[in-house]
Parts: sequence; C-alpha cells; structure tokens
Amino acid sequence: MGREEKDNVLELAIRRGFIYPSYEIYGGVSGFFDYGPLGAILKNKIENKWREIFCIREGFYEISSPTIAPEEVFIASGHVENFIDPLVFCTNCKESYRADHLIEEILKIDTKGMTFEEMNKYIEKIQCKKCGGKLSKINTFNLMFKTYIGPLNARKGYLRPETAQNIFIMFNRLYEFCRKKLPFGIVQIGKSYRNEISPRQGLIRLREFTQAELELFINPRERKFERFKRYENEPLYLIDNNGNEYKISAREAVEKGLFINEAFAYCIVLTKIFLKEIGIDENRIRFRQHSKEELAHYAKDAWDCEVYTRRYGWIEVAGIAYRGDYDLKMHEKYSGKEMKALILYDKPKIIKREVLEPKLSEIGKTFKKRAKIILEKLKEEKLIEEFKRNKKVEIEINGEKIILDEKFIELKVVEERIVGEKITPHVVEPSFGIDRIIYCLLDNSYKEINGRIVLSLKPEIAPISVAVFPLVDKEELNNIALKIYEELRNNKIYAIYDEKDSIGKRYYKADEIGIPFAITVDFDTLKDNTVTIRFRDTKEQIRISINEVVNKIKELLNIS
RNA sequence: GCGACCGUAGUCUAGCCUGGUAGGACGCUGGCCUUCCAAGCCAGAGGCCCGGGUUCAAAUCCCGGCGGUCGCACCA
Repeated sequence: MGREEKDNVLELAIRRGFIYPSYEIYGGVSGFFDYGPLGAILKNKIENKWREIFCIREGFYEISSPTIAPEEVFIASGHVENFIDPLVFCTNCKESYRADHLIEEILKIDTKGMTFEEMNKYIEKIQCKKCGGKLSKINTFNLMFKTYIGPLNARKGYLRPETAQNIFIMFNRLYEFCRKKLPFGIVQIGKSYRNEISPRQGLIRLREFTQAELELFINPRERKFERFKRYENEPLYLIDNNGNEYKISAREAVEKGLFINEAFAYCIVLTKIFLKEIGIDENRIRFRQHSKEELAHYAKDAWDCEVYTRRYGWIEVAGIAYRGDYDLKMHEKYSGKEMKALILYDKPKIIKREVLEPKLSEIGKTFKKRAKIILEKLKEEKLIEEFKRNKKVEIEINGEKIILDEKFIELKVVEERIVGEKITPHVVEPSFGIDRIIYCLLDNSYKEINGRIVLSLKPEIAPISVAVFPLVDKEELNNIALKIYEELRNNKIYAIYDEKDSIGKRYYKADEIGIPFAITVDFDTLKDNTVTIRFRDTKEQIRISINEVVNKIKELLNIS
C-alpha cells in the first residue's frame, strides 16, 4: 500500500494551486482546506458532471437548503442522541475506549438502547485493558457543531452533519412537486459539518466538506425499479459483510439477494458510473457492505463505495444507505405532520358495509348534551348485530342506560371507495464525499513518466482545457497566440497563455496540472496560418488551420 | 483524545547534538538566450510555526500552544 512513501499527489495539489490548508497564517486549523484557483474549477466541473448524470440524465431535481438548522431537526433525526461517541479513558494511563464497545467485548452484554448511566454501571466493573487502571465515567462528545440562532434567548441550532435532512423535512412539498408519484428522487449538493476528533490525511477527513446526495423515495413493496433495466448488466466488484468477494453484474447481485431491491442496485450502479465518467479507473472501484456494527443509526443496510489510492489503499468515497422509513417516520413523530405517500390500487376497492345511521335531529332534541357521546358509541360494530335482532340497541353512558330504537337510528348499507393506501416511502440514499472524490481522482490521474509528471485528467474534467504558446518569445508569434487565446476564452473554454521559458518547460508545466491540449504557434504559422495541437498523454501533435482551432478543441472536449 | 516522531522561503532541504540571528536546489519576478518537449546565462524578491522561559546572545536548549505524519481509538 506504500504507506511510507510521501504523498506526491497532495504535494502537487498544494504546490500547483488545487488546494491549500486553511487559515495558514494563523497556524492552520486541522480538518479544513481551501480550494485554490485550479481546485475550485475542478470541483465545479466534478459537481456539474454529477448534476449532468443525476439531474439531467436521471431526471432528479436539485434543491439547495440552509446549512444551519434548529435543534429540533436533529433531535428528530436522532443525531443529537446518536451522533456521539461515549468515550471513557483510563485514569492511570490515559488510554481511551468506546464505552459501548468495551462493555460488549469484555462483559458480552448488548448495549443497544442502553443509557449512558446504565453503561456507567457496567464500566465500573471493567479495568483498563492495557494497565488494569480505573476507568473514568463516560464523556460524551457530539460530533455536530453547535450554534445559536438569533440574539438573546436564541434558539439552539446545529450545522448540519449531512445534507439529507433538509430533503426529508421538505418531503410533503417535494412529493407535491413531483406530482405525488413514487418513485421520485431529490438531490442536493452542499456543505456539511462534522467536528471530527482527529481529522487527518488531507482531504480524506474534513470538518467541513461537500456532499452530493440523492434521496430516492420508493414504494417499499416494489422490488422492481423501472430505470434499473438499462444498467443491470454493469459489472460490479462487491464484498459482502461476510467478506465474500463477487465480480458479477448488478442483475446477478440482485438475484443473489445481495441488494435489498432494484432501486438500491440502481443507486450502486449510478455511483460507479459517475466515478467512471469523471475518470476513475473502474478496476479501482469496489463496493463493500457495512457490518452490523458499522451501520448508522438510521440505516438498515449500507454499502460503501471505495476507490483504490496509492497512498491510503481503499478509501470510502460514497455510501449507499438503505434508510428505509426511518427519517420520515421520525420527522412525522416529532413534527406531528403526516409524511406519507398514497399508493393507488389498480382499481378502487369498493367495500359494502352496514352502519347504524343516527337520525341527528331526533337524537339532538332528546339527548341534548349527551348526543355527542352517543354518536361516538354508535360506531361500535357489535351494535349492528344487536339492532338487527332487537330493532333497538342499549348503550351505557356514565352508568346511565339509554335505549335507542328506530326512532333514533336506522340500519343502512353504505359503499366505500378506497382508492389506495397511505404508506411511508422508503429511502435509498447514495451520498458522495466530493472532496474525497477529488483526492482520489488526482491520485488516479497522477503519473510519473520518465521524471515527467502528468495529471491525466479527462479533457472535460481538467480545470484548464487548453494552453496556448508561442514557440519562442517573439512578438509576431505572441500576437497570434494571444488572439487564439482570446478566441478560446470567448468560446467559454478555460485557457492559459504563456510565453516564458523554453517550449519544453511550458509543456512540462502544463502536463503537471493536467492541461490536455496545447496549441503552439510556430514559424510555419506565419507562412500558412496553421498551428499545432499537442496532446498531453501521447505528446503527439497535429497541425491544423487557425480557423479550425476553436471547433477542433470543442470537438476534443466533447462540447457542441 | 493518548503515544511516538516531526515543523527552516511556494517546494525540497543544509545548519540544531557542540547557542553567536541562515546556505543550496527547484520554483517565482525582470532581463538575455532559445525554431517543439522542464532543469543555458545575469539580476532580484522570498524563510527559521506561534508564545513564554534560560542566556550577554536562541533556528539551535527547556516549557506550552498550533500544525503535520504514523500507531491506538474514532470515522453515521
């Protein structure tokens, strides 16, 4: 895995302006990074590629929400309660442990649902694994950033630890927008915040990071998912939670029961397709199922998408979670607002039913204030049989017996049309860590060829698309090169111009930041109005007329 | 959060042990040279992570903080 070698990729990324450690002049703060000039373009291109796939091609709509939310949101979502680590440390040697893990390991007691006070009692029976010392009581540490909304008597709030909650909260609005039909999906790209205990490894673990998430709302009774068909043959590299490896198609994985349904498999495949399309080698992409212990508090099943990197081995860049109905149910409970979808039957069900219909005017006149209670009681089904037998019913209110005969009620047969059933949709959630993906992409693209560093980013993803150079720094060449440079930019193509140093040096520097094409104006240009286009990966050149340059570049970049 | 190691220009690094205020290389800026694949010439700018202590004097020794790497733990 090459753990000892230094991180050339990170070094290049910082040196050439992709990323910088944040707040450097004040000593830096771990877990935060700035995107520099090239990194910001790269990030935008990757996010737009994601949009291209999820929004344009797959047809899911994007929303954009605040990153601060009132406390209630995360009480309901379970993050206030579950997004914490119950830590204990040894009062002697300072070693720290997860309390729940320790209890399960040493005492073999299931800690699920246990309060911290209960855990504390068990912890008293345990000594430090390392030195036998006394363990402290549980220290809790919530990984969410806390804040206050407004001045005086402010409402408590948190910076969101995931973008997903906003979509769940807006479910009714979004369900309405999507014309009340399942399945439907909503996406969001935005910042999330987690106050990690020890952020490390550059872009891999950040305290503020960008997520791209899809919340796909489905009917849990449907195993099928219409759009899955077009992707079912995609080959996948899978590792299930027993450690079994599979290299099979998505369809086969569904048939083997590895995935809960086709919608889940569809999200797995989309994840792979996205990574492939931004330029990650598909042989470096695998999916690993979470073990029971790894599962988040909301997840019924989850698979991580991992990409292989030279520096860190396999790292998680996306997670596909089956959140079931957890979130909608929780928000329904805490907000008191119904959050359900109506599933229509093929044909409305028509149910014939006998009811005792009260004659309201008679009951009201006779029983006055007691009428309301009487009407409630009349809904009891057993009274129907009694009425059929005796043509009257006897009910009791506060110890008083009341007899109701045909003067007050009549037996009727009513027809009820039931068009469908309300259910809580289930959610499949692919969630992407954009920053990690950027790191993996840089790692995947980084090549050293005979001492030459080449960042072989796909042309459409590379931050700068074209470099324009005069072969040597001569005014007559520079002027032509500058004109081409200008024209490219006017055609919405990211380009740079450089006249310094030898041509070889300029090619080298362009290769290092992944510029796929270099246009060179040479002395032949003065004679016949042609220039060369040099290709980064092969160093080959073609010669074309200046007039064709923009169109040729557009063609190479795959834009029309 | 614990432990180990570490922190010198944009990058890599010499100097630290044996205190006397920094030297190189690449990069950067300007100039020269240069007719296709970085490292030819000249000139220039730029640095001891922060704070405190010891000392006549601290990049150097001590303490604390911040940051980094690795291991443990954690990573929804």
